[in-house]
Amino acid sequence: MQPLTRRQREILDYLAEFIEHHGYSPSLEEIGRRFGLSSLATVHKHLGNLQEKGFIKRAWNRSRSVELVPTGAGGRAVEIPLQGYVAAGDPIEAVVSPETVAVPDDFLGARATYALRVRGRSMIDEQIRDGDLVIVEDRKTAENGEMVIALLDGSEVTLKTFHRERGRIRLQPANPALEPLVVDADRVQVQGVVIGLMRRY
Amino acid sequence: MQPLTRRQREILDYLAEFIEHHGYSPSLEEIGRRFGLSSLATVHKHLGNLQEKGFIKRAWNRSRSVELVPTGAGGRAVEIPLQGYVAAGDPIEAVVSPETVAVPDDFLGARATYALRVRGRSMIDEQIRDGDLVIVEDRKTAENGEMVIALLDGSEVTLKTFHRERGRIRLQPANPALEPLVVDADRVQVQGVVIGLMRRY
DNA sequence: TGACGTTCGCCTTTTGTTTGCCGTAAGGTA
DNA sequence: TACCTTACGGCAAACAAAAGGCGAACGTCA
Repeated sequence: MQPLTRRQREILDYLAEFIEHHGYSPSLEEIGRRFGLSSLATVHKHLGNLQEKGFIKRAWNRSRSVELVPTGAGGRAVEIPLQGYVAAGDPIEAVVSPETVAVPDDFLGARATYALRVRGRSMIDEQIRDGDLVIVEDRKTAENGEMVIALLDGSEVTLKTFHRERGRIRLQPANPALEPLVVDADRVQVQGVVIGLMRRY
Repeated sequence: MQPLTRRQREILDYLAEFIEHHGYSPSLEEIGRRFGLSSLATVHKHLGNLQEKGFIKRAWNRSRSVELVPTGAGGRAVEIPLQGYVAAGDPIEAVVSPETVAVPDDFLGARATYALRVRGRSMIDEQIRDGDLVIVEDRKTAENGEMVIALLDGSEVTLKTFHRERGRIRLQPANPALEPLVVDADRVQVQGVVIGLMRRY
């Protein structure tokens, strides 16, 4: 892990103490007040640096979402819910009895995460096969090229790669037999972004 | 687990205390009363947020069905060594500084296990792509159809599927551009069998 | 039917993000 | 030595999005 500056160390220590104390992280304003900083931008920059150096995690634009990254030893796993099956073109099929699967905790981002089991061969060209488990981070927006769980017209759920093009959205299936789907942005709602994949033989 | 805001923490604490006390969870109205909230919609939203962050579970439209998700717990993960890179046709390239990767412990079998990072597109037809991590169980024998790390003539290490055929062994690459390799059994030594795969996006 | 949970607008407050701009210190280089 | 570049620490204001809140209508289940 990268070395910290004095200021960064101070702020990190304060974060640790605050979270220990309250059970939730301080707001930027609270941090700034503690250190006599009048501008939140300063605090923001500090947190950015701490994050870049790997000491904290943050969810974007979320209140009090600072999380300390456990230093040193790893070796933790987290149980995340297995929400059901996903097959291109069909709605997600929810699992009745909420199962969970274990994933290494460094797999996760800062937001809510769940797993879906892939059914069918629709993503075969992205090297995703029937039975694979995709790890999905619950997000409403995506970057170009990311693989998303997308809700189309409020009804149909698909697993495709996401591309924003001149105000429209292209959903690219990973199977040459299937056509890309280009639709107006307001017909597509991103439900989550695939951040990982696990397979057993 | 996701960080909470102050209000969310307060409500979660109240839930915990109430359930501890009564053996069942409070109604929305009771929660609202406790916090001086006049609208149940507010309470409902809070519970939704807590659920999204993974702290509680609820049955849909059921009275007093809030359930606390055991905090912290979670399964265990195991650190296994990342031995290096493997690319069909090349020897395993040992990593200089012994890294490790975390995998959920139920991924593992009873034997020694390690990870290799896949280099190249040689296994593309088995839906294994460049950069993937394969989890390998250290074994000297394999069943037909299993994917193995095989040592050929004591020098060359490859990742292929294993087939025993009339006293000879066929090593089948998963790329149509590559020829299968059929050799006498004594020229092939199985080093391990692939039991899992992990990928990050 | 009554007790509860759910959903829908709509609003306010809290909180994080972004964009400039400034000063200082450290390191490289002409 | 003078000069340039880069990283850190800081300020202010405009902005955008969660979080928190309200009331009312609507479902659902025992």
